[in-house]
Amino acid sequence: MDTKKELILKSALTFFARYGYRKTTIEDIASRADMTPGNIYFYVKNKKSLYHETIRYGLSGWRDYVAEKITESGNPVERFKVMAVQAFEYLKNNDDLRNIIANDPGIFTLSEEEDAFKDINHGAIELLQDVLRDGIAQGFFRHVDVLHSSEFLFSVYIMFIIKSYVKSGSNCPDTMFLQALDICISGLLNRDAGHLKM
Amino acid sequence: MDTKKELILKSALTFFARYGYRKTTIEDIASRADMTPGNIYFYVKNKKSLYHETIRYGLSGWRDYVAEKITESGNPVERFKVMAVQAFEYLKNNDDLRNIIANDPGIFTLSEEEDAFKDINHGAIELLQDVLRDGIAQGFFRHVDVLHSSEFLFSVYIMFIIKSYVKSGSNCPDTMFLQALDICISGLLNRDAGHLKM
Amino acid sequence: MDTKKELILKSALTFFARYGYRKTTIEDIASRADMTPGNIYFYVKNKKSLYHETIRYGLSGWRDYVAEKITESGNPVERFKVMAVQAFEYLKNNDDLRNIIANDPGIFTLSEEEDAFKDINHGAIELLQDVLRDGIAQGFFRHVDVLHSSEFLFSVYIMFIIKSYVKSGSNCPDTMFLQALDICISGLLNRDAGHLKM
Amino acid sequence: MDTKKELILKSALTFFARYGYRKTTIEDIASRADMTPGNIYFYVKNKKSLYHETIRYGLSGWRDYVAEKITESGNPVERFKVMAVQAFEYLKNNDDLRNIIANDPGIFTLSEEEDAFKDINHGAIELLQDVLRDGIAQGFFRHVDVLHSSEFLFSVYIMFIIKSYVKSGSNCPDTMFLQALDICISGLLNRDAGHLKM
DNA sequence: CATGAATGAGTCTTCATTCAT
DNA sequence: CATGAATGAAGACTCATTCAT
Repeated sequence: MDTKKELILKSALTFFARYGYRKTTIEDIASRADMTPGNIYFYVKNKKSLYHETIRYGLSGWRDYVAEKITESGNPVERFKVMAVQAFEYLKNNDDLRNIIANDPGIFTLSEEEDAFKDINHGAIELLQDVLRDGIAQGFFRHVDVLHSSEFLFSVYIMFIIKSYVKSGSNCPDTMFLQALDICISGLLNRDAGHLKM
Repeated sequence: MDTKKELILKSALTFFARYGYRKTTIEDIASRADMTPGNIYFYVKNKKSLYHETIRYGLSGWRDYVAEKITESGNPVERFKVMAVQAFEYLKNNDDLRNIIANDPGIFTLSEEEDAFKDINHGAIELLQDVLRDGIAQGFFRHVDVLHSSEFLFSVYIMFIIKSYVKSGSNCPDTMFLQALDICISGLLNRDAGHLKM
Repeated sequence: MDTKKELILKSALTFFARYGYRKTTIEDIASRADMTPGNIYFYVKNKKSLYHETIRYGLSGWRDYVAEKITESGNPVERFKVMAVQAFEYLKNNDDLRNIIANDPGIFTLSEEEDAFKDINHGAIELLQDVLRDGIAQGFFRHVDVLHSSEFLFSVYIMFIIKSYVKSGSNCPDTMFLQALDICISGLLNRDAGHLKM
Repeated sequence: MDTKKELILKSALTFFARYGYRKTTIEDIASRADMTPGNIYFYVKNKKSLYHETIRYGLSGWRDYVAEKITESGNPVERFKVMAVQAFEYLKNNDDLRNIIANDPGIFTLSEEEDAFKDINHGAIELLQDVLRDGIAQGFFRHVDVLHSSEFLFSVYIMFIIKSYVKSGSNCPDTMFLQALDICISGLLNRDAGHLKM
């Protein structure tokens, strides 16, 4: 069974995702968690801090999910793809987290929000770096600057998610995603490594 | 001389950029434009609409600047680079517009904001498409899906800007930018076209 | 006619006097001034600052009244008495100011309230010092330490007011006041100055 | 060892003194007494009643201390001085009690607080009356109205303490105290009693 | 055109107090 | 005796928006 705190976090995730920070009232969150607004403050210091805890909660679940999927797969290129696709899919099925991300770019810029999620994001970037390094070592990838590239790819990735999944849905995100993945991988691949199987 | 409306728009741009939509008050904007809050409503319907007008105002300037720069340059690959670099530079020197973009991802997702800036953004994407088509036709670029690729690249582009320029400044954005550009171009290039000069 | 600000101050004086700072709500004050709570904030920054302004308003009236009365009277001893009696009487007829003083000792301790009323209180103390100096110079009073004595007498004075006038009313304040005045004057008088007429 | 109740009282004294009634929370008091807020209510009915009990607790200690000191000394004038000085010193060393008094004039006005401390204060006043009566009977003091004078002197006394000891500290309280004592005693003394030794 | 003034709706937050366990 | 958890009432403050003058 969920602890009360988790109940609050889940409720908060829903509302923050749906209405954004400002329009979400403590009462919204409380009522869905079957409490009174005042009681929320027994578990949480602030509306702001509740917001942060909520995001961390959502982000952690995402990262954990992806990390688990990656371990299973094969060569670096394959793992790169799996990572991208799985993370993409996770958000596809998790409307709330996706919406929160879409509405709060600060989550990933690690700036305005004062690195509140630095550790969690960093975990994700490290996954990327591992794959890149492996790929380069094994001759699949070009000798790109791992540090900057990983950060860049992570950013692209996030932006992609924001762009793809925001409510609109008008443009087929899947197609665009695959096209993007193709460009990025192609940009990373070692052109002279024809003998290596992708 | 600036019209009163332009005065308002400029003032609004500064404040929205600096403090975001919510924290900016009509009075902030009014006072810098040497008016009273009430008077703002003579020129503008709403706070929301003022916000939109302000963004359009900023976006237009940016797009016009880039469009002008592009016409001057050479082959598609070159033009692609110029486009990227010039747009990048423009924002580098325009703190306010950059900040607004960084804080409002909706501007480019064309969704929540209800396509409020569709036309303006579309202008930018079309520039990209022209370059891509030219590049493909002339054999510089692979036969990528122009529609999706352009949209993707535009998104990457925006995300890059957000990521690069937000206050942090810790990571050298220029280096990352060049690395990113390298990957993207490399991903677009036709591998078999060794005879073509980049 | 009263300005709106004065209306607010008067209303505030009444409520702060009757219910104290905490129990007085902005709405109380607003409603008696025929405004909405929000509108109060057009004239005043804070509840706290309104409180301060209110006290200054009340204190100024008191001090002005006493200062005016003093100019009329005769020798230093007489003036000392007049000053004491007049100030005493003023508060007797001004329930609100009296209550505020009674409930907020900080007003005169010049400390906790951060000397918010230093200037006003100082005006009152100076009146006392003038009288003391005159009295000493003319041989009516002993050579007491004017600085410390004046401050002390002022304090006694205030305490007396607090003590005498707080709602209780049980003990006859007038009698106590006269007795106290007698002791103080007697304590100031020059014993050897039998020839001087009090 | 302290009983639980005493623990609470001591904790309460500290906090009420430091932060005043309103800003002190039950939780503050409870935590320093190593309890939970709820448990406080097993020992005490109310926050208000806890406050009263706390003050009584502090006042009793003070009165007992002074009463003890007085018995030791000599003639009425001397005893008057001792009483004043000892009480003064006691508070000098007892920050908490002093602060509570300074912030709650009602403690001595015997009014608002509904005579909650009447008995305790009365004990102190009676000490004064004894001294005054003795002094008058023995010819040291003038024939002042003992009832009113004692009450007045007690008030002066309290006000003096408030005034002197509140944080400010800027003005030398000792000097002022001695000057004040001089005036009061001088005001009480029988001018014709030159033959009596002070 | 401009403005001073007014409005009202909206929300967070604090805490004394209670009570089942 | 002790506590964790819940409650409810209360109030300050902000601002977009309006409108008579």
